[in-house]
Amino acid sequence: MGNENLVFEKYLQSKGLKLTQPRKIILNAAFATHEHFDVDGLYDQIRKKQKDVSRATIYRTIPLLVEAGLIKQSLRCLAKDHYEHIYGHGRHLHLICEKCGKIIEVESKETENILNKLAKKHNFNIKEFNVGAKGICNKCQK
Amino acid sequence: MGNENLVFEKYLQSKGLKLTQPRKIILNAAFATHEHFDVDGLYDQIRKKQKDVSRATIYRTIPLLVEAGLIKQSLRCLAKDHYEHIYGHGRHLHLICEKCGKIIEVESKETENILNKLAKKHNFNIKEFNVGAKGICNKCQK
DNA sequence: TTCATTCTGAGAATAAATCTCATTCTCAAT
DNA sequence: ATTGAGAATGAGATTTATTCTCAGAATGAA
Repeated sequence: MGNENLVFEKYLQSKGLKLTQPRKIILNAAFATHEHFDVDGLYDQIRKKQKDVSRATIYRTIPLLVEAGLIKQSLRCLAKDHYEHIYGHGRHLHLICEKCGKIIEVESKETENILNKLAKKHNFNIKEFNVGAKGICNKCQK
Repeated sequence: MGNENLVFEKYLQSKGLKLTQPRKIILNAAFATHEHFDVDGLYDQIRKKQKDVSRATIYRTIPLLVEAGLIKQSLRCLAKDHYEHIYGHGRHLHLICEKCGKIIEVESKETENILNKLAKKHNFNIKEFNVGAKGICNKCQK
């Protein structure tokens, strides 16, 4: 376990908000898996542990986690919103299989550098990268 | 006007489908603007011209246009799905302003090459690129 | 024309995300 | 410890984009 809790608390303090019990639970659930997650996934995971947090609170907490720089919204690949944590993880890009939904994560400093270069040219202040491709994965090609 | 009509007709024929009046209207609306568009945008645009096509038909036709390689879904940046046409346009990546919603389109062969290289390494068959970044544009920084 | 198939519009249905509001919690000041 | 003001929560209603259903209309080959 990293120190996401600390980061989150700091962020909340800076906004005059509180690190409450439900928010802690949601934060931990979000960081419990190293996969991508969605609201329903968090909800189920929390309920399995006999904790009790409403969907509404999850929906309300996610933007805070994004703002705090702890998670980001993933490339859209399905109907509902998906997120991944970015705190303590190198940036990566995604190859998303259209058949089985599998997400392959790949490191690529190069892409990031290019985007940074282009952004500078347009005087654009990048907050978040979104790089990836959809297609058919190894297995599903057969 | 390019020959999107022809491309679409060929695609439909290959699937045993027909290039009907509503489908023509939707195709033309999609290619009438060089901006990104969404379902409601198309619907309004079509109604302004006294034509009559239902939302349901637009929703049904869009996947066909995607399959035909004429349009693609854009990087998610808002609540609803957005599309852009790709037929007759070079690939580009997007810098999306989180404040004003402006989309800056940038050419970058480099990024494409890198993604192709990485995909090959993973034996992944790329169908569609999605490259971009969110942040704050030039104007909104002030 | 006939027949099988495909299309369409209208509105119902679904599902994710947001909002409302009454209640509960939190914490600094007393 | 108590209080009070503001923040947070849960439950369910609401909104909004998208998909589905179905009866009728269009299409095109035989």
